[in-house]
Parts: sequence; C-alpha cells; structure tokens
Amino acid sequence: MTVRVRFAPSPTGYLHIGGARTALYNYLYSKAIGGTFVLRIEDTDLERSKAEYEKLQIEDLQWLGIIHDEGPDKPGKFGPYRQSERLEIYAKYAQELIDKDLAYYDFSTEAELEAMKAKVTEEGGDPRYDGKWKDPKFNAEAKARIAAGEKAAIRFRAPEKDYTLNDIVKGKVVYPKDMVGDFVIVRSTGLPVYNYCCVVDDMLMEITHVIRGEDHLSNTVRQLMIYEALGAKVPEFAHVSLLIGADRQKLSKRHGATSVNLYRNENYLPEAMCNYLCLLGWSHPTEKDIFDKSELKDVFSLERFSTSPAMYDLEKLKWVNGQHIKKMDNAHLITLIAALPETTFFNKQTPEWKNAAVELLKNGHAHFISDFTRLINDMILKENLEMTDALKDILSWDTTPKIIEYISSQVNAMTTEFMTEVQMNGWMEHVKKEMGVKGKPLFMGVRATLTGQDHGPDLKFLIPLTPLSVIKKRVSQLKA
RNA sequence: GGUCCCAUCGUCUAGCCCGGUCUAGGACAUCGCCUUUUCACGGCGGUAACAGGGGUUCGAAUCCCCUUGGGACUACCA
Repeated sequence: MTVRVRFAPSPTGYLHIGGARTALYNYLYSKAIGGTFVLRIEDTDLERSKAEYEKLQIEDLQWLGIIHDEGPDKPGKFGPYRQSERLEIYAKYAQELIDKDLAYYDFSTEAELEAMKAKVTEEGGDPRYDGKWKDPKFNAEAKARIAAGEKAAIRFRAPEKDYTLNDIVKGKVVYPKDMVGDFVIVRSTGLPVYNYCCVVDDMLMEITHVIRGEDHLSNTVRQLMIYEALGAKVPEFAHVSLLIGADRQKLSKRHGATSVNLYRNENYLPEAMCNYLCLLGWSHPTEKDIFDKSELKDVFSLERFSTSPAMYDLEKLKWVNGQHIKKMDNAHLITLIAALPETTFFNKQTPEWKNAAVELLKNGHAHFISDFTRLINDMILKENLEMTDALKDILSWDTTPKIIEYISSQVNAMTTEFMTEVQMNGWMEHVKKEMGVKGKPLFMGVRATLTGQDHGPDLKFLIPLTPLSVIKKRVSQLKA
C-alpha cells in the first residue's frame, strides 16, 4: 500500500507559518517513506476564499521547496483537487447518507436555531441541535418539500456512542458519546461543510495518513462518524501540537509576522525556514539542529513529534538562518545578494572583491541575506560619520590626533581605487613602531580614523574592500 | 460552562513507551573567561528545568491518581 498524505489549505489568506510547518511535515513524511504528497484546496467557504490566495500559497510552498505530487496545478487521477470543483461528488454521497437515514434535511431558520441554542444553554445543556427535523417521522415531509424545490441544510445524525482514535502523536483519544450533536454537512445553499468534504476527499483520494494541527483533534470525532457512515477505511492520524506566540496562544496574525510571504520578501533562506519550522515540535534522532530537507529522507519519522505546543521564536530562526548562510558557498551567496535592491555598488565590483566581501561577512556578521547590503552600506560605503559617544571617546585619546594626521597624509597621497592588505599592515606597523602606539589605542585609533566606528570586521580585510575615495572623505571629516 | 489535549532550563528540546547508566544532556538567548597587540568572529565555561501533591516500587523526570496551570474545540468557518 502506498502512503498518500495531503496538505489542505483554505485560500483565505497568505500561507501561514503554522500551515507551512504542517505542509512540511507531510512533505517530509512522503519523501521519507516514498509516498505521494497531495495538495488539496479547501475552498468551500465561498465568502472567504479567493483564487489569488491559492496561487500565492502555492508560490510560497514552492519557495520553501515543499513540492506536491498532485494538486490543482498538477492533475492526477484523484482530481479535481479543488473542493469547489467536487460539488457533485459531495452531493452524491450526501444523498446516499439521506437515503440510508444517516442524515436528514433541516429546514430550520437561523432565528430558530438561535432560539433553540439559547434555550438549551439556559437549561445548562450543550448548545447542540435538538430540533424538530431530527425526528425520522418528518423524513417524508422533508423529501416532499425538497422535491418541491425548497432549500434545506443536511444534518448528519450523530451516533450516540463512544469513539476512539489511536493518534500517532497523541496516543489513544476517547471521545465520549454525547460529545457532539447532529451537525450540518451541507449548508442550505447546497455547499458542503469542511468536516464532511474533508472525509469524502480523504476517502476518495485514498489518503493513508492525515498529518495536521492539533486544533483539528476535537473535530476528528465528527470525521470518524462520517468515515463509519460512508463505510470507509479510517486513515492514520497524526495531530501535531500547535505553534504558539509569546503569550502562549495559538499563533495568529496578531502575533506579527506569521505569513511565509513576509519572510520570503525579507530574503530569509527557505532552507533555513524549513529547518527551523521542522524543529518546532519534531526532533532529529541525533539532535542535529542544522540540516536541509534532503538530509531528512532517512531519518524523518512520525514518532519524534513532541506533544506540547511550541513557541515561535524569531531569535532562534535568526540563528538558524545565519548558520545556513555560513555553510552556503560564496557563488550562491553572491547571486542572492545581487538580486537584492540597492546593490549597484556591489554588482559593479570585481569577482575577487565580491568573493572577499562575502567571505568576510558571512562568518558571524550576517544573519540574513539583507545583512550583506546593510553591512556593506554601513561599513564600506558610509561616507558621513556619526559622532557617537564611542567615537568621541576614541578621538579624545591623546594618541589619536597623531594617527589621524599620519593616515590622512598617507591616504591623500594614494591614487588607486582600493588599497591593499599589505599597505594596511604597513600603516599599522608604522603607527606602532614609529609612533609608539600599541594595543587598544593603536587598533581603535586606526579603526576610528578609517571607518568612523568602534567595531566591525578585521581591519586588514575590511579596509582593502573600502573605496579609497570613501576613506578620504571620512579622514578629512575627522581632521576638520 | 462542557469535551478533549498538554505540562523538563526564559525559549526549542533529549530522556519518558521498555523505571536505576539523570548530582537531567544539547541548542537559542544571556553572563563570564580565553584568544584576537582592538571591537567582532571563534574557543571554553557559568547561571538556569523534571508545575504541586499523593501513590506503586528497593528505586520515578520516567508508571497511576488528584490538584493547579495552560491550550484547543464547542458554526449552515476551515
């Protein structure tokens, strides 16, 4: 039996971080076990679903490298893969359920339902359907009214018995009888509802493993009932714990940057995103924390999910992204940087310059691709100095004016575009030997003179990357 | 309210299923030291957790129960 998994987003917005994680787990599992990964679009909520979001979500999944084998854009033999295009199928099975008296028509109006709910709640019961149409004696009347063209919702007759789920991550979950009342599977508009289409589709698409968020755990009982009514085989379920924000509540828009799109726009590395997301609720058997999806083929399993929710933490994502930058080869890095905005200076430089700059900055300085341009602008191209307290402090040392005087004359005598590492070292030697300055006053004095800052990468590598014209302007400002 | 789920350092987690090797390991963050004739990078080290209470057992982070706390669900949303 081939394993078939699916990711079934609703196109009601951008791809969410939590959705991306779920999709990733499905993808990884399908790859690890040699199965098929299906993308299904759950767009039965016509009001909120938008075709453009479907497109954007697929783009984001692709960006992350979470590639599906079947989906609306990759037809397979289980299509269509968009629920809005499967309406006849749902209608057919709904009719079957009605014929078997496992479901019934409900003509209640919204106001009636509202009143009933209020009444039941007041009496201390659960707000569940307990109305007139539940009684089988109205079946005939209902059929007649439907035949006459009247609209009605279709409600599923919830069996009054316990259900048990053996969830791969949660273990045995028992749903006591009376947990849910009869629920709607088809709206009066004729559109089917999530808990119902989900089951019909998973059955027809021969899904073997449902890996999804824990927020679906309570709903699963409804789905178990429908599987049973349909006489379908129940797939394996793996309910992964939720992603939460700093307030320990389910991660949502109000927690800030929660759509994948934002990270994509900010040039986060997709492999780093996947790496980090994967670790939120799953652990590598050897506790390895930096890896690519391809390395997971042999080790990814459903047994290593943790059961408690995981907090989404930007700090660690930043670190993971930095680690991926560090291990990425320079050529690739250069391509990524070249695609960034405001890189005219960078793109004009020689291959040697680019390589040296990337090599210098990728180790420890850059956590994000955008850091490269930021660092280049701040450390290499910035002409106008900011008189920070740290800089003022260094300028107040009595050795500093001598250093500025010396370097100023050296710099102004030069006519090349860049200076070399050898020249840089020569100046250091001179200041140290001839002027008798060493240690902190030496390094900080020279750094401040040349860069106007009190920190940064190794001078002997940084300065040969800085245009001499920029250095001249900085030095003249200090001299003045 | 009801039902279900969850509970190890601030955070992500290993260990839990198959009790002893756990004076609880790793990672992020944080702090300190070393190195770098400077800051950073790097290296080394520190602070920091089994929610509480009962049981079972010679022995419990690991098994059971209760309490507390948190979360999810409870729609003609998904």
